[in-house]
Amino acid sequence: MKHWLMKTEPDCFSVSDLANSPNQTTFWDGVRNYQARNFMRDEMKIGDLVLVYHSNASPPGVAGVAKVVAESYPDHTAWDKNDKHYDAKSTPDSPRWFMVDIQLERQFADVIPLGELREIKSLEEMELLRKGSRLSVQPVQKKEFTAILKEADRRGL
DNA sequence: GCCAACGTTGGC
DNA sequence: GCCAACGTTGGC
Repeated sequence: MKHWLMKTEPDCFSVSDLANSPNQTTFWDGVRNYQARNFMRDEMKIGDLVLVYHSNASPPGVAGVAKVVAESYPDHTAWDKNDKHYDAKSTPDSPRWFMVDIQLERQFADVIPLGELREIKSLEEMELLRKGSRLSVQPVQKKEFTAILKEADRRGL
């Protein structure tokens, strides 16, 4: 089983929105970056665990945990001219963008702020914390995932 | 709102 | 294939 982190802007879609979704499940549409797409399309498997990260928030941080419940399939929002992430180069015959379904596992009572993550020694090499890191779907080491859950428990979240 | 870092586009 | 210009991300 692999571990991942996926970013979302809570003004657009937050962990609370996931909690209020039918079956607490959603399709992760709108990813328009090839590296992030490849992780979803090629490597994310049912049962993988996902840290849900709130970006462009105050504070930014990890807001909960979800699990993959459907492996990748074409992101149909790319075909919708009215969608913010419309891409004329993606078609039903030749889809360019893919998504997975995730289901909420655990919503933290508060986000674990980015600044606190930076204080945790075992997260020193985490992709999220690298300068200039923008990848919206990224692999997480098991030890990093464990350390973050441990921090959530320590905080009683 | 600012701006550094990054990814993509497109002319050559 | 190079690289300048541009658009986006995301912390602050």
